[in-house]
Amino acid sequence: MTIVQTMQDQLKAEIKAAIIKAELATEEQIPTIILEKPKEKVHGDYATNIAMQLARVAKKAPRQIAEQLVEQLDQKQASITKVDIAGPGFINFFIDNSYLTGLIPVILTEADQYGRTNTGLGEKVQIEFVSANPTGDLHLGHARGASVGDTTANLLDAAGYQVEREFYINDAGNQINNLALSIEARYMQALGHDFPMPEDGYHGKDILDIAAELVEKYNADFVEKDPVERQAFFREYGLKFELAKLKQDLADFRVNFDNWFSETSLYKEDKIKPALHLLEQKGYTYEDGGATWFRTTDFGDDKDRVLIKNDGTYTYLTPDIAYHKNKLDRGFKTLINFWGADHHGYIARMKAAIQALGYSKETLEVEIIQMVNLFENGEKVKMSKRTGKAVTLRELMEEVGIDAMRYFFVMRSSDAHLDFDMDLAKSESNENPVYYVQYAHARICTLLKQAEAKGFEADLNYLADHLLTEKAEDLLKQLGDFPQVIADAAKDRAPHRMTQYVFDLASMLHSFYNAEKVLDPDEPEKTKARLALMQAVKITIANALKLIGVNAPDQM
RNA sequence: GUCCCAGUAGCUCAGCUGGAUAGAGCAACGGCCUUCUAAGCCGUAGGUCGGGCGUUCGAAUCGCUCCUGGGACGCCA
Repeated sequence: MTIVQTMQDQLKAEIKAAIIKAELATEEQIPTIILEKPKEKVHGDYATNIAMQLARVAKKAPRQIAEQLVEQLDQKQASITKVDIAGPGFINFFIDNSYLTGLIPVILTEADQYGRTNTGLGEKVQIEFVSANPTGDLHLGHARGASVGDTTANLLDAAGYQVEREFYINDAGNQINNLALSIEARYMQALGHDFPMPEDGYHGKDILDIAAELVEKYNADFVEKDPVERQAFFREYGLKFELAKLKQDLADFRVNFDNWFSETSLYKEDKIKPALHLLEQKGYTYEDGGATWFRTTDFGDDKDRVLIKNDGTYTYLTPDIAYHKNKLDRGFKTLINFWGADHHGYIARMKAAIQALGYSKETLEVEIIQMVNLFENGEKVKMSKRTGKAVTLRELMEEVGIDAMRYFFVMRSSDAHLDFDMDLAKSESNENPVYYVQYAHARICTLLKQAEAKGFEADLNYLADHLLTEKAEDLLKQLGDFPQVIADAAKDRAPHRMTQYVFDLASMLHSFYNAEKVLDPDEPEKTKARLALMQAVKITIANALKLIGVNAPDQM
């Protein structure tokens, strides 16, 4: 329970007591009391619309209800300094904010743990994200998925869930054959042979790199080899190469997975047939046209889906069902998958599978990451994986930097299309929100260094007397909200609220910094109190940035 | 054709469970550095929340409908 929550609960309890005392409603009739933060400061620190909600039960006008409620309210008990009734019946509370200074010792003690809560109650959640095919470079869509998935995982972890990050390696399907054939073509071409690329071949630069590596290591050894043998070798070689590259790119992007799950392992460990049998047993499958079908329409899909094609091979769906069964067998209570927008049509059948396996459809949550459009010099940069001309994650890391990418990709709610402005991300100016936030952190660091040099030390004994100015209170309130913001963002899978939060906090810091001098030799007590506040802000900004995967520099 | 996402200030976007005069940032305009980093701060201006109908004390938010943009609809993965 945080200090802010304790205060809010106290206020809610007093409101409830007042309602009963004024005989406006019985305890059972009272709806959940909602405290909201008014946008305007003249509307107090908190407001409630309970008088409007009670209008029907009490059969009175909202304003009248509000008046009777306020009359019975124990203002002292709820730390209220003033109550107003406004508008159609809002009750506005002005709180004695001295309780806020109690936040500082808590933050300084918890340090890098500040913000963590236990709201998730240790629930086991698995997050599968990126899961790009090991057939080419990671592009912008993957970068967004990586940022959003990783930050969501960080948030869930901080909110007390037990999180596992997993990458599903699609190393078993047709695309891997294509990879082998593409490498083969590039290898032969590199040695001067006229050799066609396969129709759905991969045209990326990475394939040329692999071919070059092969030529360097083996010269023309493979030219005369049996094509089947050659392709098998290239397949393994290419897969290893691509996977190593994926892992390196993601690690450099500060995204680390707990588990790399291989699709092939499902075949090797014979996990697919048992899953298939289970669906058969439960009566969800049938034969038609030489194929085996899964009756997903039983679960609201608009069409049944094929599990085994009439050539005897599986569709993509079949091992994926086995994979998700495996996840559930591992004891995860919730599975969150981050998918690109192009997989949207796949959700219904996967949810059908989850239900057919005997779980509620809410067990699987699919978060769709909408497309990223890259803009440079005000123009849209065309992307195409097929021609290999897409901008890669690696290139963007080198060009705009990791901090800006991590921040920008999480900045917008992930179900909306994102315009990524390269010039803005690169710019080291006030247009760039990443710099704005980092600058706030760096400013505090410099300030603390100066304080040390001048012999000032933070002291927690003077907080209540010196931190109740408007700007300081704004900061304190924002600091106090941090744990709740994390918990809510985690629950709602809304990582973009974290960038919003830290931006607002930075803005309040800059505002405070300009309005009030921290180091003041004439006011030693005030200086000590403010230094403590600055330390608390520094910790909170750093913790927030850490959740997003952005560095908090000491100087800029 | 069916489904999904989006449409909010000139631009990019927030807006949580329906609440008060719809908010930020950038761009525009006007101020603030002999003083802890001006990569900053303060102020001004800017809106028919795509259109319409409905639900209600109250709608950007919920429902219906239409318009516009993007995406998905395979025995591909």
